Amino acid sequence: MSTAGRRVGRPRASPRPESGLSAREELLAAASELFTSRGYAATSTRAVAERAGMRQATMYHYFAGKEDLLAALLEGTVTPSLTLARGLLEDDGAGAGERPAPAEARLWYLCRSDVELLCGGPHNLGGLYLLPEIRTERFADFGRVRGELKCAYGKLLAATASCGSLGTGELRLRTDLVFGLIESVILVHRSAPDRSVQVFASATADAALRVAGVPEEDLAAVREAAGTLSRPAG
Amino acid sequence: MSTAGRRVGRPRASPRPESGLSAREELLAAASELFTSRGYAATSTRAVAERAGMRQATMYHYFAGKEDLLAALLEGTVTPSLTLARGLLEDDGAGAGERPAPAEARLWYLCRSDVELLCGGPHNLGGLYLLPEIRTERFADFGRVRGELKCAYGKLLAATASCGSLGTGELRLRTDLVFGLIESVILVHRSAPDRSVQVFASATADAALRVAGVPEEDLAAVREAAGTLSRPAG
DNA sequence: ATTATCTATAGATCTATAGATAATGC
DNA sequence: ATTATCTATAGATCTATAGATAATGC
Repeated sequence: MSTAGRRVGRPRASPRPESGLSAREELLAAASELFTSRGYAATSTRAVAERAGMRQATMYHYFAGKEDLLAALLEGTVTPSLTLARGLLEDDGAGAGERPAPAEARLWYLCRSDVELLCGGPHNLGGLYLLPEIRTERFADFGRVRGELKCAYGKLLAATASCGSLGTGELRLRTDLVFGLIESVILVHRSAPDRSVQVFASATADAALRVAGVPEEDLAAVREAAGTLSRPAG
Repeated sequence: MSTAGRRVGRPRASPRPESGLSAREELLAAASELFTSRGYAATSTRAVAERAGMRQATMYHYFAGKEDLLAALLEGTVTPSLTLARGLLEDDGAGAGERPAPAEARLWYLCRSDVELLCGGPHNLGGLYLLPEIRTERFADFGRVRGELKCAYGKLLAATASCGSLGTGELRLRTDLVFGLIESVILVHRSAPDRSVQVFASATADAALRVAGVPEEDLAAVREAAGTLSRPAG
């Protein structure tokens, strides 16, 4: 079992943590914690490396620098959402021959999943979205993926009954508001971290549909329809 | 007119900017721009001072350090909102002997004002709310003021018809969602900075009422009632 | 031979302070 | 005398690289 004694390379100065993670994963976990709790710029490469149980210089064996760590973390948070959103747009969650699920239900499902993803991790990774650093060229990829996700929200919204007749500018505004609400969970979750993520994610999805203009009395049906959705193929 | 030649103190090495602001205000403006565009930790005291047209050390004549600059900026953004919110809670915007304005209209008014305040400035100051640094003891004052503002949102919400019957936990959740939506304008505004702040602020206030559960068909009346509200006495 | 790590350090910051200086005010 | 500024700098970082070292693998 103990593979601990069979490691290649010079042994570490301090004992390797028992998390079972690889060195690379350990670095990502450390960065995630420190970037979210102390801030990106305020976190030194030394702090990250040492929390991961290695010396500062060793980090460079795995990542070219601090920016690389950040890029890896950001892409990890947004890619799964986008995969889901694409799935919900193509295949509409119905089995072959079944009636496609209504856009409202698919939107609710996407919202809830997104919130769970943003709040479910051990740290509040979503907060990193706000870093001024990510407007840099280095993070253009992340920006594109996030833009595509927002676009998916827009398409689902356009397919709802309440937004179907909106003009382009109006629809754009609604999309921004809904997307903003979803990303605001970053803030909200921070202010009440003890609340159940399940409950919170469902409530936020409800709120998103209210912003979309879905009447209060239809919400229960939407939730139920969303419940029957299976995770669509990416 | 030109008071420029009558200044006390050693002259500056580089010419004083023509903004007409005092040195202190100039520093705040510079910090506001740099903190929001490059990030707080990534901005050096030298960068702030030089943008304000003075040498790095001179900044210390006006502020004890970078944290003092940040604290001054934060308090400037949240204090006016709180003053307004208090006014809306006590006096209800009605003149003597008039019918008090309904809670829905006061909430709408507060939301719109808040959004205008957060997005109206030259820079996106609200983005600073997310800095990990502000969880520090140094910024406890700001946190308290912001908490009080959220509490005011909660009281207005509790007084609406749609939230009046909610339990404590439910109401808390709604408050968090509405407050989150309002603060999310920070993000939304960043993604579409060209949109008219007026339009955007009204649309966000609408969205907040939708989250509160106000039926679509009542929104127009609420907007109109809010329009008759005068800025209440602080 | 390959790998993962180490130690050491150059070079580039950045903050905060000490103390000088050049105006105005009286 | 007071004020607002300056110059200079000590001391504390922090990043990234160079090069040594101690394991395993073959």
